[in-house]
Amino acid sequence: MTTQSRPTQSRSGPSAQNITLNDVAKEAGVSIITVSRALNKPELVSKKTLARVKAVVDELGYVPNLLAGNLKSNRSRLIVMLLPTILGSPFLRSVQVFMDYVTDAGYQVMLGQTGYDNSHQESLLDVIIGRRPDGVVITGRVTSEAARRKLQVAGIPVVEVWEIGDDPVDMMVGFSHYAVGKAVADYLWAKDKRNFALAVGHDVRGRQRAAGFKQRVEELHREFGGPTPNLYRYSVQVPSTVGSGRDTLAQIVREQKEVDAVVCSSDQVAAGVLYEAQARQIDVPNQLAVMGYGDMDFASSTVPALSTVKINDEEIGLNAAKMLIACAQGEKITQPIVDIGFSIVARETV
Amino acid sequence: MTTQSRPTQSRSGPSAQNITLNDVAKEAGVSIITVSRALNKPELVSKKTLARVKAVVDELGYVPNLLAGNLKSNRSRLIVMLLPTILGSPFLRSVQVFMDYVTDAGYQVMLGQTGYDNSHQESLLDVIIGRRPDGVVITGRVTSEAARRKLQVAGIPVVEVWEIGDDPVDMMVGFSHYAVGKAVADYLWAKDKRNFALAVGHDVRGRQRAAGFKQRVEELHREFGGPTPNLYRYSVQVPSTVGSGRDTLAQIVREQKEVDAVVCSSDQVAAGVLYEAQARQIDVPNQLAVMGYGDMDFASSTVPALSTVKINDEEIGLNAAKMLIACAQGEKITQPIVDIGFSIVARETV
DNA sequence: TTGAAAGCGCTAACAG
DNA sequence: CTGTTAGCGCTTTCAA
Repeated sequence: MTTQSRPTQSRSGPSAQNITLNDVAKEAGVSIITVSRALNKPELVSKKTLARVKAVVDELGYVPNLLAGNLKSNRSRLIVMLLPTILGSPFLRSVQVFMDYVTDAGYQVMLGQTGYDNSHQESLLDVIIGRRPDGVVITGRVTSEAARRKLQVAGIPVVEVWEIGDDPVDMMVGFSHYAVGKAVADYLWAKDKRNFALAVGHDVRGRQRAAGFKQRVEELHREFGGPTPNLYRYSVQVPSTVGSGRDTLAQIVREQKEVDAVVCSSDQVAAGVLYEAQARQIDVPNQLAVMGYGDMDFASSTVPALSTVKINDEEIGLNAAKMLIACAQGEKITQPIVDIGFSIVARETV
Repeated sequence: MTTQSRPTQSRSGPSAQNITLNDVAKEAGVSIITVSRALNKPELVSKKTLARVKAVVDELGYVPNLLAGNLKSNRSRLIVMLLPTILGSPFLRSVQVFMDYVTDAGYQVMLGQTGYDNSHQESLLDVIIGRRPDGVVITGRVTSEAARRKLQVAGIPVVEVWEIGDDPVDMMVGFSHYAVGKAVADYLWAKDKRNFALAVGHDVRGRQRAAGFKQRVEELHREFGGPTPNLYRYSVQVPSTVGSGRDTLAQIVREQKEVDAVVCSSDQVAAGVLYEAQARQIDVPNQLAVMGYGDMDFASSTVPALSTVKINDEEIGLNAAKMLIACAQGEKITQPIVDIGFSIVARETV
């Protein structure tokens, strides 16, 4: 037998009988609607009653059941956000801004993970729609036709973020990943790079950027001539890691590929390439240029400082939040597709 | 006037009249309870009826309103997770594991941000409790007495994670940050380090680790004698960044402090210290040892590889999830306080 | 195997 | 200023 001065067993689940408006009303000697009013429209209640009700509310620790109110009003003050994954997600800066905004507006955020292959997107949808959220943000596109229909039938405002296209389910905030790829190609070409290694992530967006890059390199070569550019592809996992960056450069060296620029699927991967270069005493940028993607907070702190692509991710979060809240409040959105663009940040690795 | 082949205006909020059980029942020519049963307890319904109901459900695109069901059953299948912030959060690995587990168990996760100073904790609580979640995970401790009471009165299972103590609101999974500080001190002392710079985060846990470190260094000095060890404190923001690591080492050098080890509040900060050392050609670990905290995925990839403190953060997420789901299903938790411990990972920077 | 009735906790609409 | 009535969409209870 052991001596314990502390509880060895938790309260098990909902124990305390839930306190309802009724309980408060009885205790305060008024009707329930009066209590409701005291809480929601205190100006309609006499000072005296108000005081008594509030006292009882505090005493009993009454907290209104929002489920009931939501059921009645058919507004849940809930917004759902769908992400591929939480861990290692490059979307967190936009998530942060989004959450701050909608929370300030009095909404709560439910999170769902779809997987990078969107495999869970549809199965999540029923349970999401079932909660009657006032809005849904989906990172990436809604892929299946069934899912599109469900969302449209439900009449829930939807914003698809981080990509852009001309066929949104409802609204859309993002940018063209294809254009990013092309811009990076232009940038590296201008720096006289001709032999590229592409670390490509296993996700739609990464592949779009890679496609844009390839396309543009071919165009440039057709236009300006010179020896045929090289373009080697290396796959990296998503969410991407520093480790995969090191592995990629190690592989490039091992295969003795002629490469003068590594184009990375993320700043993490780029950081890994830089570490591997450092370990192998490869001079960046003179021997090898390294291009990141995302302009993460550490990108300006690496040695040498990382050249990368800056996405206005905070704008994504902010726009999506504003659109959704506006919809929830019955306003019309006149501009349902927003392209927030991107820019090349030239630092020291190119 | 412009020509537009695409919509220039979004669907504005809840438009489609919500389809209810009633609609389905009418269409299928049965009572609503039969539809309800067909959906939830199909074994109680004849094959023929079942088929017809399912057909109508599909045709109408009916999605059950969980709000209503939850109201009746008083179970929301909702779990709330409170975090200081999303962006730069060192807790994401445990969040990921947690979400995977509870999602598999059929629950959804609502996210709330409390701020590192817990300033939003209490204000969030009403709206959280109002939704009658089946469980709440709180990163860190519940600070205010009022908040503790509210949670306890509500009878919602609560797990406080990432710290450990003997007075949980309900349940607790974490480890002693004080012990981490002491262990790090032991480790560095054994490596003959005596002049320490501590990069301390502005959060409770960081301060606890710093306190443990200081305490242990004093003990060791008392025990083994020798010249008085130096211990300089530098503040870094939370969530911490690589940049603040660079700044910290820059400041140490600028102030010409005799320092042979930098103890960082996170691996991010440590990475920054490494970059600054690289930029200044300071030899790590011979001139300067660098100790991280967190064993982030990149810690093994830095050059030189980062020595750090590994937290079993996935265990935190998993334990919290299991406890909460067990509670939600009415099981008793016999071990409400779980210490998941930590370990020192010796790599190359010390 | 199916259905009718009651009610979860709250608020809107209409009295008093 | 306060109260009564009805009903949100569903499930539980009891009955057929």
